[in-house]
Amino acid sequence: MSTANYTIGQLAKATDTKAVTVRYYEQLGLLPSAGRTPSGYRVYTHSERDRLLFIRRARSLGFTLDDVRELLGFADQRDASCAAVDAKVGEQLHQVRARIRDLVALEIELEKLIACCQGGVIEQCRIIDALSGH
Amino acid sequence: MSTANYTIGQLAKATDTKAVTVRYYEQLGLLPSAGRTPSGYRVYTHSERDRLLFIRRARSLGFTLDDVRELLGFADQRDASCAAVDAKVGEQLHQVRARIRDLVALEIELEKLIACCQGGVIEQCRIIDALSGH
DNA sequence: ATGAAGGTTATAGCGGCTATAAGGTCAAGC
DNA sequence: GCTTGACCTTATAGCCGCTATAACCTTCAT
Repeated sequence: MSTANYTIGQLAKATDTKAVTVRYYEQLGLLPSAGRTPSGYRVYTHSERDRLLFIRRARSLGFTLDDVRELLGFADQRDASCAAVDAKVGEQLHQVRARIRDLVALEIELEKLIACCQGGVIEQCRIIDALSGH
Repeated sequence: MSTANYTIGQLAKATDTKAVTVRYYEQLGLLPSAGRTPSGYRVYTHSERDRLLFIRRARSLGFTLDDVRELLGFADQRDASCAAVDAKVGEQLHQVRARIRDLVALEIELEKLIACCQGGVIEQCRIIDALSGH
């Protein structure tokens, strides 16, 4: 079980990633250098698949690859406090909320802009007006 | 009035942009090739400042530089229908809302993650657990 | 034997800037 | 006149997280 193998394509499929991305992660050191078949093909084990899944889950939560590197470091220190992990997630939540606030402000601006369109020609277009200087 | 001049730095300040960015826009053709002093410094007029302000307002509403190029094209056709402009803004609003939905989903995920932290060590950390595969 | 579907490397491109290097110009103060 | 410092010039590379391309090699089914 723990030694079952994947080719890079199978691994990619199993983790909803692309093969190029897997190689990219290896290049960045997020994944260890993969084992190779005699002909040079990369071979992966379950534990490497799990590491990749970890990376992808963290990415899907909006963490940067640098964040992911740090989280992987935490995950490897089994007896360290999880306060650092908690802080990292808290910081991420903070950033996501800030981004949401920004986008909601944007949404309101765009709604205002649309509300003032009367359907005439550019000459009288209030949207263009608004963009052109109030 | 209409021929008052700015150096690139003054223009940048007047539009909350950076000089490098102004040059970058010129390179992309969003701004016309600026006039030059005998010694080669760029010189800008009010109308170029207005064009740059238009670009910056559109950017601040989340439009891409390609979108901006298109909007500038619309703005120049004084007697065309403003339906295209309206559609463009509507599409942008649509995308902003989609992005907000995604981020709110992310926010909820992160909140769940944080809620399950008990403050122990990594070994029992449910956050790391969750990232490691449920 | 052949062709498709996979794998390998290396390199460049995306968007929207930002940073760096290596220099030229200009106004002010001495 | 000379220096200082702020500003300008060009060209080039870097940021992030991939994605695309080229040119080639391997494996497997027919």
